[in-house]
Amino acid sequence: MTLNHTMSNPECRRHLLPIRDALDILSGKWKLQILVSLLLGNKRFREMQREVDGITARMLSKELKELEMNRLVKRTVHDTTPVTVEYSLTDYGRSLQPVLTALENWGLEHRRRILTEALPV
Amino acid sequence: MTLNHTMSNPECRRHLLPIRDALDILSGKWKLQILVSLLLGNKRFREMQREVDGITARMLSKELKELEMNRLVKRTVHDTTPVTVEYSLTDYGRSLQPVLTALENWGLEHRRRILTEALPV
DNA sequence: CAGTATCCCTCGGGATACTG
DNA sequence: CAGTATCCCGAGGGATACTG
Repeated sequence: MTLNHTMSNPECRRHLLPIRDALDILSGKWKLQILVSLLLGNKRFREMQREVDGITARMLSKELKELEMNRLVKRTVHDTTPVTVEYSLTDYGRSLQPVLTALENWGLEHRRRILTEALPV
Repeated sequence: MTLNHTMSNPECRRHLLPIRDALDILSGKWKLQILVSLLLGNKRFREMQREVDGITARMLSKELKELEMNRLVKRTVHDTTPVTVEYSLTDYGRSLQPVLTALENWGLEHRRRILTEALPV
């Protein structure tokens, strides 16, 4: 997605590349919401659009397509009339959960820190 | 930094906000490189500019300022002539390491997966 | 050395209208 | 319902020149 600018130190690069890979997969304004929404259960397109507040059909479609390409999300077409489409997380998608939890915990700690530090001496 | 769009489900929001907080701190094109570079040791401004390949003084300055505001990086002015400025990670900055490691591990796994999947049947 | 000030451009994403 | 096609805008970031 985003281009990986090289660092002069090759040791750094070995660490940076996979971190970038991971972050790129969460990149974009809506991917996180979509993943979290799907963590709570399978959803249909319109259903997601209602749940992910403010997203347009265009963006939902684009982001889902990227997530599908990365094998995090599975798209299933049900042969009803009119067709309904169901989106679900793959096992691989669920494997992101620990990463999200690590981010969440750090974020919570950070928020606490900011609040504490703002208090009067 | 980026605006947190609310999700209709308040349960989701509680998880999302801290994750966004964490990701926002790593946001921007260069922050990750800068942090990794500082993980390897304290650096002066020009030294960092040489190490973080391709960054301009403008961007290095901006990103360091943000990192400093978030208490991840400490700026120390040494009273030499001309002045030299030393940047270092705070303990708090170092507390990001487990998060980065979680991202790195997932990224490595992902890369392996992509390669495997591309092989002929 | 350690930055700031200007100008410029790309591109992610919004709004809206349309389709099978 | 489940999307696609167009048009458009602003913020993030590059290049370059300048300063204490």
